Amino acid sequence: MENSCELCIYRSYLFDNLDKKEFALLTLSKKELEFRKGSIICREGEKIKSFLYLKQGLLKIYKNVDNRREQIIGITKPKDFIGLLSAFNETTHLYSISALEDSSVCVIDIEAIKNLVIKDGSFALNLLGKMSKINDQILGTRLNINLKNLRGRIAYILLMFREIYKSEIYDIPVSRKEIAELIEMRTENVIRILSELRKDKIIRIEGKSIEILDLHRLEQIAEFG
Amino acid sequence: MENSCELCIYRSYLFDNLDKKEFALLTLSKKELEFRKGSIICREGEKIKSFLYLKQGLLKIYKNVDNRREQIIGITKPKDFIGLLSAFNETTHLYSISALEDSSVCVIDIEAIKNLVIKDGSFALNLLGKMSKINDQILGTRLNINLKNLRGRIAYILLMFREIYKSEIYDIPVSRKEIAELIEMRTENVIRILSELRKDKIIRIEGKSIEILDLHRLEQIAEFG
DNA sequence: TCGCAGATATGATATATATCAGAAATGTTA
DNA sequence: TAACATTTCTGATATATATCATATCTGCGA
Repeated sequence: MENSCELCIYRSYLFDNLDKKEFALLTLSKKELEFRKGSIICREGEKIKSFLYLKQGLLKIYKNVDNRREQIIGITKPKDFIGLLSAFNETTHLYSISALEDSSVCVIDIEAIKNLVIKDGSFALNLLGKMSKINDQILGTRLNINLKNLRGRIAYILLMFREIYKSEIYDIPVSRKEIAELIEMRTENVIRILSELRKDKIIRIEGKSIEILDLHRLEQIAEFG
Repeated sequence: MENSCELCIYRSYLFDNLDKKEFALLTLSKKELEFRKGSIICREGEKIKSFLYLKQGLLKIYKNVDNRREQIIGITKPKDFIGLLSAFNETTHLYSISALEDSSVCVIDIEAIKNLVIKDGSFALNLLGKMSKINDQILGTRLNINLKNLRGRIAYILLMFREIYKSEIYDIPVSRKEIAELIEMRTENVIRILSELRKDKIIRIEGKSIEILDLHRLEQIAEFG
């Protein structure tokens, strides 16, 4: 089967130890969907029917706080599971998810995953670990960001995208407004501080294009503000 | 066996569906420890050897940010599992835990729990749900607190303890400094705002003793600042 | 019981960040 | 292409919160 999860090169190590029969079940229970940049994958409050896995692209997880503003909880990178796995707790999505870049998402029937958990103990244990990790990461990031001043937060975000794109030069996939929503500050201040960093020759910016010129100093700022 | 988990009235529903053999294993693998107010249950960085369950009392989960300051991540209520269950991800504790009140903690060998996960699929599924819930709660609380102004945060905390003690009158189990560390503000401002709320006749305070006089207004403040 | 460290308390001031205002650049739709 | 909305940008100002200083109170060990 050309669409087999067993042969998928984007597969998470979570699925590494499944047997033939389990892979067959997984392959049957999944669909692969493409989402264009900007499109919405799911909305807060909607029923959870599937377990989502990001193959390629970049997503944002967010919550609407009022009509004009969103609170971005986190960014999902390829090979991550999506939705904080509240799948096993709540019956409705706690957060909305949308695509920051054209993305390819594996949509696996939630019942199939629950089945795997029940039948395959080591899969369950792996899943617990993976879930722990994602949650710890998101919480850790939030706590971290709140300890920093605005300069530190901007530096942190620039470094985060460096990690994602594995490069000092990249097109930032979010607007200044979205950066603000991600690190709890105001759009004007995001812009202002980016300009300051430019003037200080720490970064080069041209619209969405970012180049980190002085990595060391940026890391200092991320750490100490 | 008098110490049996099967007969424990403080037991979490997580363990409800275990069979006789599983209960026997659980009972054998657990110790029940008492911690005096102020004593430390575990320290950030220590090896995780057990799965902790709070029977009675109140704990705080925290991180040291610098020599003088702690960042309190959350408060654990009875019948909660402790340590954000990073047990399944990290091998060392991500956070420290100490007792805010005299507390009784069940310490279960982590390998016994892993064994249950592997052998008993429905236990695994339950655990995933429980874990999801705790993580969602903690993250939700953090996000929520950051949206509020200082007045709103104080109101929120006062209402949180009302929930815990199920009463409008209670002795607050944390110092003003700890309140500050829990809701990301400064000790002086905690004290100042408590005084303001007292002057406004919304609460009565006398040292650690708190009485909520105007619940409605306090709820308004918690919501809108 | 004294003396001391930490907690509580309050006022004055400093500072970081938000808010407001307006302009230029960019993208989008008719 | 024009018209409009949105994003980016910069400066001025307001405001919330942190910081500093100082005093009183409280609990605790010697």
